[in-house]
Amino acid sequence: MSNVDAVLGHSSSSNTQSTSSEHIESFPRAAAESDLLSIGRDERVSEVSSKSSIEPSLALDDDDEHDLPELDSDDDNLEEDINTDSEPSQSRCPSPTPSIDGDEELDPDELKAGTTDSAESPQVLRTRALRQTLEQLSEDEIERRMLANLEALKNTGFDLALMLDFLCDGKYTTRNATIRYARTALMCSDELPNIFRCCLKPPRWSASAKKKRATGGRKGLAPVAVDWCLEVMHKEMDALGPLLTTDTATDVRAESLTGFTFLELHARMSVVAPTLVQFMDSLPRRRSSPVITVTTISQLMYQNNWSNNRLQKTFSIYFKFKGLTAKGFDVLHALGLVMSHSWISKAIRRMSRMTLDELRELVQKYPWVLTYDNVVILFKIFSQRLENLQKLTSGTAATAYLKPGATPLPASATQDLKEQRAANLDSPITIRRVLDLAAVGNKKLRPYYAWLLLAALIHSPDFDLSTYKFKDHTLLQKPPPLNPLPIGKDAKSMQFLLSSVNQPEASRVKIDATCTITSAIITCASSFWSTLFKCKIWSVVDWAGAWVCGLTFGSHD
DNA sequence: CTGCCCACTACACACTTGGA
DNA sequence: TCCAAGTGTGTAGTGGGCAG
Repeated sequence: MSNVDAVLGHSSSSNTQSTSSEHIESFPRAAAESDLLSIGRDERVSEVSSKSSIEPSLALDDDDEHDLPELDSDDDNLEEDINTDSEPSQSRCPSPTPSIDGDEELDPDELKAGTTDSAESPQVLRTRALRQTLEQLSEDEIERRMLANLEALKNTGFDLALMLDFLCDGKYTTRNATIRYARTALMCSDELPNIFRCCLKPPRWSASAKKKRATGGRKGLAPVAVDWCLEVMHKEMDALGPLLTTDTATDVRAESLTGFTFLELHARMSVVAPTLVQFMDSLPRRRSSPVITVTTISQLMYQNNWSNNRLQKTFSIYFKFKGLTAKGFDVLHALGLVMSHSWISKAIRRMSRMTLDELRELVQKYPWVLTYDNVVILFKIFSQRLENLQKLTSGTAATAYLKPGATPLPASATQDLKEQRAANLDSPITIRRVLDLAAVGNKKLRPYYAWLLLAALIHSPDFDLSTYKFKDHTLLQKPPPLNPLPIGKDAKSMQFLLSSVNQPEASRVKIDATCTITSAIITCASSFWSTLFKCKIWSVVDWAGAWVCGLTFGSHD
């Protein structure tokens, strides 16, 4: 066996797996780093390209093969190859021949990641050059050469299917750099997508001829394409996991439940899982719906992994507070749209506890207002008996309000209000006093009355303010507000519903009753109210005005 | 009116799942 | 392998609907 033959693996038919170990010893790592291996891929391609430009060649001749440098071998893969010598390895097998830089096969993942620019690879450039030359030939000449190639295949015991199968199989490509080069050229070529497309649906070149379309490869290719799509979409679903996973520490907070939109989710899903989203979007024949796409993917994700439940938790809370029955939840849970019913029950309790904790913290920082009123609940009995009669039960419901940006009331506010009220009871307001107060108020409001009249005139369509010469004059501007209310995010007030108590608020005719109601509310929300006790607001809660208007002021002072 | 069946709710507990 | 989160199932209590 000559060295060249050994390098190219040409020696004999038995020189397949069984000779691997010989090659390993014949071409150690040092040989791979020899001068022969230092030939650059660019040099090789330019050589081929220049040759093809002179005389187009459809197949590499023997000289070409001899000129081809080989890939380097990998020690780890060598061992693996030795150990599995009877089966074709799916991973890179050792090359029995030396290699050159840039002759490595392109891994699909590398191609996807863009680490290798296949479009500009030497193999692609070579194929393009060949194509350019071929396109200058007549159809007859191309046909003649194709027949010559098929004849060459036939003479060597191949046909096109076998040739491609052996080429793509990997067994021989890992052994020989020439075959590997050819495979890379095929895999990275611009022509491959079109080859695949034509296999699925062979084109009709003569539309007028009513001949039957050539038999395509759809039957064999379709299952492969389906498998490939499934593999891609499974990977994308794995990548989608973090997007739909929720944290139980924050999952029932408002910002978590409402902090996304379907359009936003759809856009983010499109980035992480483009194939899956495109697949879902393109299924409806009429028009796609991001909502349905996101919901369907969420259902599948939830089925795959319970922790991917962002949409399910939001839907669960929504349907719960819309009064969906337990049976309804069971159905929707089976459809993968909501969480289980037991989760919902626990989530409601967690929400209540979290809200109360938040309120407990806030009342120590900001002034707060407590309102309460009676609530009447009918316990309806459709089949009444003596021991089981319909009842109309009264209770008290309370709500706490906080406004973080508000100026705290002075500590004497409650006392001042009580004294003012007591004083007014002894000296009711007179008509003259009412008129005096109105006169003072009217003086302040006069510019606003004038502005109302002026605005009606200058904003009428006929006046056309935009064309008026003095439209920017100060007299035509709206006067600044007297006491503008704060607006914006910081000015938003917060509302907390407290637990209702079975103490009729109608018993408020006495101050003692008010205290009883408040005590009952306190008992129901002990953790919150114990904090209020610490804030020494008990005297405020005991305020007499509470039983009149159901309003209690609180302050951390 | 009674008895039976069913629905709903709350709860406990064993089990499953997935991540660390 | 452990642990947290979530699921599934069984049980008890309550009450509505319906037939007899």
